[in-house]
Amino acid sequence: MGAGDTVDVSLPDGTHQLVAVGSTAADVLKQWRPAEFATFLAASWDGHPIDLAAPIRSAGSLRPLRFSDPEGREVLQHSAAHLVAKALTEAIPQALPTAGPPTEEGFYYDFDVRPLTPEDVAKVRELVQRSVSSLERFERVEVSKREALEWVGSNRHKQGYVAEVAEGVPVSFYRTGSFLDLCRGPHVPDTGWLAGLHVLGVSAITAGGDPAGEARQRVRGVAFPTRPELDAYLKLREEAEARDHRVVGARLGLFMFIDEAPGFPFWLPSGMVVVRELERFVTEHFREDGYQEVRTPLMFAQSVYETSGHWEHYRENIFQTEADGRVYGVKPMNCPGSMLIFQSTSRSYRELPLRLAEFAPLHRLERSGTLHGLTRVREMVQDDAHLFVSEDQIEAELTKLLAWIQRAFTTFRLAWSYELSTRPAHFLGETAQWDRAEATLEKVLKTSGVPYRTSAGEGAFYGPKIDIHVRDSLGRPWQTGTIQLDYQIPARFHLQYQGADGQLHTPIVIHRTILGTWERFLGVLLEHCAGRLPPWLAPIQVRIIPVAERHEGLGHAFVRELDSRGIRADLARSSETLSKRVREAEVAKIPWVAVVGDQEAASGATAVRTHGRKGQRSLSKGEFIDEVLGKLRERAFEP
RNA sequence: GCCGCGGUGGCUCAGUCGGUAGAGCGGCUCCUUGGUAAGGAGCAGGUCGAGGGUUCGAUUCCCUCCCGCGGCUCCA
Repeated sequence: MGAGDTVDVSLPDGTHQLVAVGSTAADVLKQWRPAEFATFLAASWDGHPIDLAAPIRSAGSLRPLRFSDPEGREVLQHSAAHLVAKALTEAIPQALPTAGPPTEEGFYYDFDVRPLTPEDVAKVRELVQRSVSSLERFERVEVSKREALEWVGSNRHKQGYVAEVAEGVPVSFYRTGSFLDLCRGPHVPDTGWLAGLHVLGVSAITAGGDPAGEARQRVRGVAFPTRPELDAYLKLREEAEARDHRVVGARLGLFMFIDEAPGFPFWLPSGMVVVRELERFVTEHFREDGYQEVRTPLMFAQSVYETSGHWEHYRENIFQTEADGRVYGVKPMNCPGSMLIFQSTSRSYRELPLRLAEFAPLHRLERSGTLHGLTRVREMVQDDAHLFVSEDQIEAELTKLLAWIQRAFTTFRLAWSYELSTRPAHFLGETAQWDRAEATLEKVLKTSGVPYRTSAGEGAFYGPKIDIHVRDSLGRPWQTGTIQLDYQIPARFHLQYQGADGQLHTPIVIHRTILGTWERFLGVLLEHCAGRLPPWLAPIQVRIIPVAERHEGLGHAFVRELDSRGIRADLARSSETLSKRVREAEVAKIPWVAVVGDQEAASGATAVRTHGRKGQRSLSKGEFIDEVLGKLRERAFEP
């Protein structure tokens, strides 16, 4: 090709440009959209991300990448990681960079280095800022594999990466100021793009997530093209911290923990009201949906878990004790108990689907470092049920469950999605059965209309599952309910029923929870609503405030009236001022405040203040009660 | 469980370069009898996470343990 050759480049709007060979992506894009060019941080060439400075040598399609494009965002995060590596190796020359990918939130970079201190972080932040101010360019350099091995020097981690590159393929490096790093790229043009880079913190990890792996130090961060965008993000994070259920729940007096029972929640009176309401929510349709509630022992001898498979696959999570020379395990799940009930008598196909619900306390010996407020505990109660079904009943049951889930999560205004988890490495049964089960789950998911993704190898050891993930109002994901198809445990317990054909068949079991556990669900919900629970869940729904002491009799009578209508009300008897008591009710996030004083004594009305709204309305007591009952009946999210 | 960082009244935090601790909020009592987010005064409340060591003396320095936080891993 001669110097004067041109190639045809197609652009996103369908136009084409004849471009001189050797022109850069930047040249083309600048000419195409001069006004917007400043928002382009990289480009996509035939679907692959490239640097803006990359030369164009053949015909193809070119598309700009902005921060708002997922690929553009990744380029920025990756460049940020690169800059952090530069800063850290400047601060600690012995540090060996390993890898630094973008993540859903931001990025991280792992280093082979001594444990990092807060001072190191401060230094890194300072050096990052220095690089940003001096507008250093990200320069791509391509060399042969042999040269690359020389360039990475004694960094054995990078040597490993170079060794993986095929012979004859050029290896790319990026140079930023004095820092040179093996990197596939692409990057933003210069460090000016990283004005909104923030180092979130450091943590020690083990290489490859393997507990026995080598120790690494992970620097985590997040980057935005500008400082104001970063500030907005940090503000959102601050807001998230203020919603922390561990703080909010303690302040509202819902639950507590003590050092002597780590991971075992205490439910305080107010919290217990919430738990009972949640329980009522998920059980009120039990009769019409054909559920029967059972309660099975808290502990079983080891042999039960050997039968179920838990001893082999889950033993490290089972609390154990010993009596009369036998080892007992505290149940981590309700399924063995339900299996034993099914097994206890001869069963007919006419009994199916047999739906056994059990809300019993479960104990799981979670590793100490994983405990987290209510969202990760060692004692929990699931809204659990086991559905014993025949193969042709599966689909209908699953469809009903998904409808239920829809109703439940809509009530809480939680956005949810499904995750289909398939056969793990450690599994029971035949692969053909697994395939069939997975296909059934997938079919039902496809017709549900709710988005789902598939996680290969993440299923339970006894069957594939659908997990429910919810996002709270700040976009953070949580796993709550789960639906698990089980062809294995029923067979291990030799469960059988007599079919219409007179033959004995093994039932299939659907393990299912809707909200998951009260503990985690409430943790998520508290963060979702910032402690402002929906009125039907609020421990106190109405606070009556008598204006002065002489109105307390009036207040008492009103409390009794509300109580008789099934509304949880209390009286703010106090020598405090009215304003102070209103404030206390607001802080306690009580949905309604009703004031009674001289005016109300005369008119029979009450002055109602609704949580979160300033001002008040004068309503007759009857009107107010109707309003409250209406909100409770429809399980409104807000008062 | 692993790595790092923490632990001071109920809560949020200050402080002690080694001489046994303070504030605000909350609680209690009294005064105030109020009209929609903090009326006033007084009082009580801490073996400074636990144990051991160094020291004349440890909340402070060292070690071990417990718990928490941030991650890793795992998971409802």
